[in-house]
Amino acid sequence: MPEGPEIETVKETLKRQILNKEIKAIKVIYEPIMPEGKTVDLTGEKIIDIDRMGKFLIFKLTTHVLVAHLRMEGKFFIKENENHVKHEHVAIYFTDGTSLRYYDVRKFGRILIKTYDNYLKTPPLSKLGPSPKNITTNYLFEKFKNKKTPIKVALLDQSIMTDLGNIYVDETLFLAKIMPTRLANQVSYDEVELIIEKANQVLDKAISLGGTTIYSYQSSEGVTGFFQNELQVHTKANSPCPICQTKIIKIKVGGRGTYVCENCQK
DNA sequence: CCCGTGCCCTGGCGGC
DNA sequence: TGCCGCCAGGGCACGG
Repeated sequence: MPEGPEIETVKETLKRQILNKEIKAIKVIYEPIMPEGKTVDLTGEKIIDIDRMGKFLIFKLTTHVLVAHLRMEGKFFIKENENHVKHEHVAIYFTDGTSLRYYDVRKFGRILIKTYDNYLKTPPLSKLGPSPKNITTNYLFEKFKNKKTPIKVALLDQSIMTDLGNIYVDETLFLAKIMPTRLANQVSYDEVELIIEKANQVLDKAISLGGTTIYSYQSSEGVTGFFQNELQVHTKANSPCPICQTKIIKIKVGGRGTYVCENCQK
């Protein structure tokens, strides 16, 4: 489940791989992933740059902009042959014979075709809040002040703040010693400040490690996927808390699996 | 507007 | 060994 750091890693990897390549053809195997892929002609366009906003990857082409979201399991990888494997839903062929493949077992990801004029003004990018790097305590505290949802749900809301997903939000709240179930409007100004500090700490560390989950692939056959490590609480049900040794428990918050130390987090 | 629920999908896993 | 049902969850549509 790629979150901000994984997308950052994917972005950097793809930049090394496909910058300046020219599109020769696009094959869309499963249309809902790339609804306009068969109608908008992208042949002849080059990959000028690749950006990231929150969990979205942004491919800047000559005249169009591709806005991609991997959702839970989507992966991009480069191939040097024409072979097609199961779960590959989009193939973008370049004039040099290589191709960029979109692979997604659950078919939840999306690749939207936009223009430079509209890509920032239209959903989904128009709805994104600031990143943890650029956010202020004042802004976030004001957003939370009127929210009656659990703090975890508010932190997952990408229109308030980007980058945190289900894994890193659990890690952030553990480090900030805040219970995920507490209502957002019950979180103090100082705690909001702490949340921002810890979110950046978690995200920066993850990025420095190539993502807490590491994106990697081989040039021909593909996907080796994401690896997990470094987690303090997420997925650690029944393990001792690294701080106090109390058993980590798993609960549901906002319908999502949530890992907490009931002793450390208040 | 705000909030909660269900949907999109498939594969993996637990239970029997 | 096989089958069934549940779970995983980011973002969005929809309804109260």
